[in-house]
Amino acid sequence: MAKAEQTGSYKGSEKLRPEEMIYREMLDAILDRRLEPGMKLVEEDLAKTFGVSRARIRATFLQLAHDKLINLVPNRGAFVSEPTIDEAIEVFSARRMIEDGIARKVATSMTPEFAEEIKIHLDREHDAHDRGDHRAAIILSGEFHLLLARLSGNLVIEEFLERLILRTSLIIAMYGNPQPVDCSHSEHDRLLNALLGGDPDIAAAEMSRHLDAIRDRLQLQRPKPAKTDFASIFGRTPTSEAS
Amino acid sequence: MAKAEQTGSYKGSEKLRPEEMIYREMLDAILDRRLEPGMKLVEEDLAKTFGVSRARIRATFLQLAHDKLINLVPNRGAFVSEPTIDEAIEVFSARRMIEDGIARKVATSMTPEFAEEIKIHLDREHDAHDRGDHRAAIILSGEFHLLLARLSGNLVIEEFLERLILRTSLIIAMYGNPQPVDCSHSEHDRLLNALLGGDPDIAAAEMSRHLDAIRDRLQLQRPKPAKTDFASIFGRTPTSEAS
DNA sequence: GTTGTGCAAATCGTCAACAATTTTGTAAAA
DNA sequence: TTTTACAAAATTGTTGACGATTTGCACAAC
Repeated sequence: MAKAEQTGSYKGSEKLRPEEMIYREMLDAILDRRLEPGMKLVEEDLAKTFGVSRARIRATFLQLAHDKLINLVPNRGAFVSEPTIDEAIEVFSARRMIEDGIARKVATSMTPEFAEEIKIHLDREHDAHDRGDHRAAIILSGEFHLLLARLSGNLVIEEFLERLILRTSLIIAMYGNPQPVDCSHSEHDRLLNALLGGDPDIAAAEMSRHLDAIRDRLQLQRPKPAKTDFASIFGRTPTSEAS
Repeated sequence: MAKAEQTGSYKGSEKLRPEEMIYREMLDAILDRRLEPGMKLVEEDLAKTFGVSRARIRATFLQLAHDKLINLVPNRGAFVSEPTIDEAIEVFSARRMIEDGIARKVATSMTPEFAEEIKIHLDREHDAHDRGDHRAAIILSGEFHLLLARLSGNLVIEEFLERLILRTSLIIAMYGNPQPVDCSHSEHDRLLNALLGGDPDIAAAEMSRHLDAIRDRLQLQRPKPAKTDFASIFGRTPTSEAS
């Protein structure tokens, strides 16, 4: 999920370079499904759209591909990722593995300052929900998890989780309900209580439950055929025999 | 750590594209310290060395930078990463978080086939150690952890750990003992026993102990000035005051 | 009507040259 | 001697063009 707003980071004060800008624009477009999964991304078209040369688009593609938001096929081009159900399940499994650990750390190292910071964030989540701003609610919901990662005090984990949350956003955009049910803000309340309790096992269990709940709200049963899925139609996996 | 040998993957059979080749060559050079931490990487020099154009070097730089093996400074160039002590500690902390989970999963889902695969790998480790092949021993030691990640059945985690192991290799190259003490193969034996035991808590504890042991064998106290570290020489942090 | 072939268009991969920036070197001024 | 200003060299950033590969379409053959 993209940042809700530029929170006065070092990038905001300086002149923001077009490189970062293009990445973010494409990111938003993918997560908004203005660029649908599977869609071809032609270098020259994007170059003209953003008023830059193909080289820069190409560099941006490398970033997006590294974050698994697009697929780069040699001599074919770039395509918006279509995460499979198995991939989606793996992402949630990975997140549980990571975020269980985060919850454990935060629960054991909780301070009044941390608690206050989390509460402020939760207020913003409730606020967005109350005024029906679903888009902001979704973004803030993702940032809640990122906040916990930051409070756990490990930048490596924080960066990795940021990427996983982006992938999660794409998965939700692909498999989620058309009208988003962002009821997770109440689950975040429960999570905060668990964290305040100080018991790492309880906190981790609550985090697992929350992530499983997000996953289970998805519609991961229907394969949702993208183009023409012969493999599922004929119940066999395609072979590569030519003759 | 680089692959010990091309294990018959799809990349080996096809013609391997120069892109991958250059990345791997530079990777090896960095981990071998033929390219020392902090060293400037001039695009044109590398382009001539590999017989390609600067554009390709540039693309490779993006990959290496994403894996935190080099630093890209705008308008200044690329420099081999110099992981700080804090960074090193964070990497090990992150690995423990991840690999505890891996150990848990592998311990609970152990099968005779998995056990056999791990044993075969350990044999190779012992073999390399017995014949004094330190380089192979180090590489295999890294691949042991990657093998467990694979057996845990989560590709997302596996890819992330692969990157963390690369960073660990750079850290060891920077802060490790000159003559490498690759005594970790016996620790891997203990780890296998714990995994065979089937108790996730014991397996995770053993993994934590192992990773802590690797970290503690490093010399993370001395900053070990890379090029000319004036800050440590003169005991003051550099200021940016011009006039 | 279907299948196979060949040409043309579109698009990616690569490169070499030019512009912008930073760094280095030199010399004049304080 | 130190500082400052300026010029030259080195290096990165960017662009446009050319060749290679893939894709789409028309047309002929069966």
